[in-house]
Amino acid sequence: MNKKHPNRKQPTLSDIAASVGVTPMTVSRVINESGYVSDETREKVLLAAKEMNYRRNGLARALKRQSTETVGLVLGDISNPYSTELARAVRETLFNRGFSLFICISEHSAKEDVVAFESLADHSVDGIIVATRSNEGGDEYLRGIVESNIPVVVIGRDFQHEEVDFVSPDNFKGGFEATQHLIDLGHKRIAFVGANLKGGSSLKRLQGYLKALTEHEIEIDERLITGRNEDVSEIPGYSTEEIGFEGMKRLLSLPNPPTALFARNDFTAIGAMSAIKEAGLSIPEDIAIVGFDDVSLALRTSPPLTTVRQPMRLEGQLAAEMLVERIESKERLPRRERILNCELIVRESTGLRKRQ
Amino acid sequence: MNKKHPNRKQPTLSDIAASVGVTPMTVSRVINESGYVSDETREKVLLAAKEMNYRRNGLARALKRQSTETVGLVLGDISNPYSTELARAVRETLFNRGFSLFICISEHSAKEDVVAFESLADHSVDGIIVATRSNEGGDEYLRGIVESNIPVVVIGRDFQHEEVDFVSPDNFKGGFEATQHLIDLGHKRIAFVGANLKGGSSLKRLQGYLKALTEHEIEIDERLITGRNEDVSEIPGYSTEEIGFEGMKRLLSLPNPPTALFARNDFTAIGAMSAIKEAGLSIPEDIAIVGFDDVSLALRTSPPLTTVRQPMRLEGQLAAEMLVERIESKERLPRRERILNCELIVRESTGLRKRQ
DNA sequence: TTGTAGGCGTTATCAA
DNA sequence: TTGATAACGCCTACAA
Repeated sequence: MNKKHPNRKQPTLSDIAASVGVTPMTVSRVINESGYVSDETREKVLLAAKEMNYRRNGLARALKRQSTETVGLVLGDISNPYSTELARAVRETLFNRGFSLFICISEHSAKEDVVAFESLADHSVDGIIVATRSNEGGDEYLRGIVESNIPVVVIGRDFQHEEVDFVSPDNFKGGFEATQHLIDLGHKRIAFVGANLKGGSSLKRLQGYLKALTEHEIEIDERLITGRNEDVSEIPGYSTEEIGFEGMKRLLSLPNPPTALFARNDFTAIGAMSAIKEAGLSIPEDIAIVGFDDVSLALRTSPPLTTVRQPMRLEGQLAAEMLVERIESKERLPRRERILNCELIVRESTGLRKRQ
Repeated sequence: MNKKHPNRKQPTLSDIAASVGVTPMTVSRVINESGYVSDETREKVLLAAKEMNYRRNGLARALKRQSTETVGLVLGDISNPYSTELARAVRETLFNRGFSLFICISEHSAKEDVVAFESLADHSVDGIIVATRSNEGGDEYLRGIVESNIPVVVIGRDFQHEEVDFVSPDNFKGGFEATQHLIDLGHKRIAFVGANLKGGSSLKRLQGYLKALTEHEIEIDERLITGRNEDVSEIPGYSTEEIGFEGMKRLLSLPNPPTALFARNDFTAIGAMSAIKEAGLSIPEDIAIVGFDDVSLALRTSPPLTTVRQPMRLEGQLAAEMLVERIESKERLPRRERILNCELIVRESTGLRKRQ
């Protein structure tokens, strides 16, 4: 709909009403199937509506009704299968509850976070689910949104507010268990690939890694923790395979390279695997690898990737359900937190070798 | 925004106006930075707005202005990197032109296509880009949308309308060249994985494959064309790796298996590679393989995947630009079509072996 | 069964 | 520089 196309203006309720010879109200009743309308009138109205190609104006309707039955989801890196699985679960859950979903991409930048929030707020969505990484500008704007009574749920974003629900996988524990697994296999020189100073979830995974090392009295070697120096949150659409590939190459060039690797996510792991193979080394004989997420591809790498399975669908579902509750509740709800368990999935990239 | 939360109602222009002692119009001028307002008044208004946590009502604004500066993008399978690259290019282009982007997922089902169109139309987006596969119900609804003067551009969707622009990669030629490449390498038994009866683009790729075989007088063996029997367009979120994996397994069990494979897309190819390795065969020695798309991962498979590069970003950019033109044009524009060339990227999965 | 009145929150336009 | 008025298209509430 745009005023720039005036040649054939959109018909309104009044137009139909005029053409049939009734009032707009009667037409409204027909269109919304509410209230009493004689069959005769209804037919005439429906016919006219079809003929004039009538389409209701959702803006006017929502303005009056004070609700849009629409929810917004803000994603950072849409290329990540984690985001997409999440989105699908959110959409499905919302759909079953009668809500539509609009997805906005923020490309992991604070400025674009704000733009996304703004455009969703502008469209008066009934609620917002935020799955981007925390950042100052975004947090501030988000706070304003919450204060103006738009229900918000965050997924994996470090954002504290007494009226905002929080859903997250247990990244810390996941990182701990991944590292623990490698330690159990006898590894001492365990690297971490994909660190970056900012950002919540990857940091927690890193913390879990550090905790596991400390607990087993393995000295932490900072050269084994690799990532980007730049602020990754400002690089739009960076490739995580690339991070894994380059990080691994750097690790392999160390005088005393690692024998095992924990990657921040599966795609980083895949990039690292590629670097290892390119160097003529074997997995897991020379270097064992653990990823994070368990994307469907992890089953198809060679060797299949040991990884920490994150309940992405559950995260999306829970977030959507909590949001709907908030939307439908007449009272204010206190903050609820759901930290979901992850599960270590052991495959061949850490030692179990079925064949070959 | 929801009427169910009445405890703290949103302040409006009038509320601010009342509190400052001016008219709503003056406040509007301050908020929109339009027209003359004395510095003194402006300051008072801005202060009050901040204090009351004012947020403009986008619905009312759009209703009055008859435009939302928002565009909708309907995607089928959001898990496909092709879709995500497309979305990012679309978003970026639109952003530079002052539009926001809302993405809807239709999960490849006709019914959900319609739901997506409907909710976008309900929010009065200024235009819609459709990148889902063609289907009867969706096409019909889409036609209605176009008739009611909402600008539409389709990407790779077989939808004919004199006022709808069309952008697509040259799937036919891409499929032809991929197959041609395998034929040039001496292959005669070339399989196709990922066929499905419905759907536009994969069909074109298949047609290109058939054409290449025919042109070289290679007999077409229908057992070498594999896919799903079910209507894939009704399977929400099916995994393409899975299709490749299972399709390849079926092909390997043939009395006379193929020596080469053209996969409908890179993920299908990756699934097929996994099946080939699991059978203890080598790529490309036993079976050569070509994918389609050139997702970033194609570089990191082992061996790296030969594939047909599709200009995903360009597709998104062009579609967005065409849509904006339509939105901003005062006249009706005739249909424009852009078929974009693809490029065969030869890597090691079809023969070039650098090491090992 | 249908109609009337008024307002949702904003802004275009004209007037002061 | 500010205000009054009307309208965007629809719907709730009440009246006939």
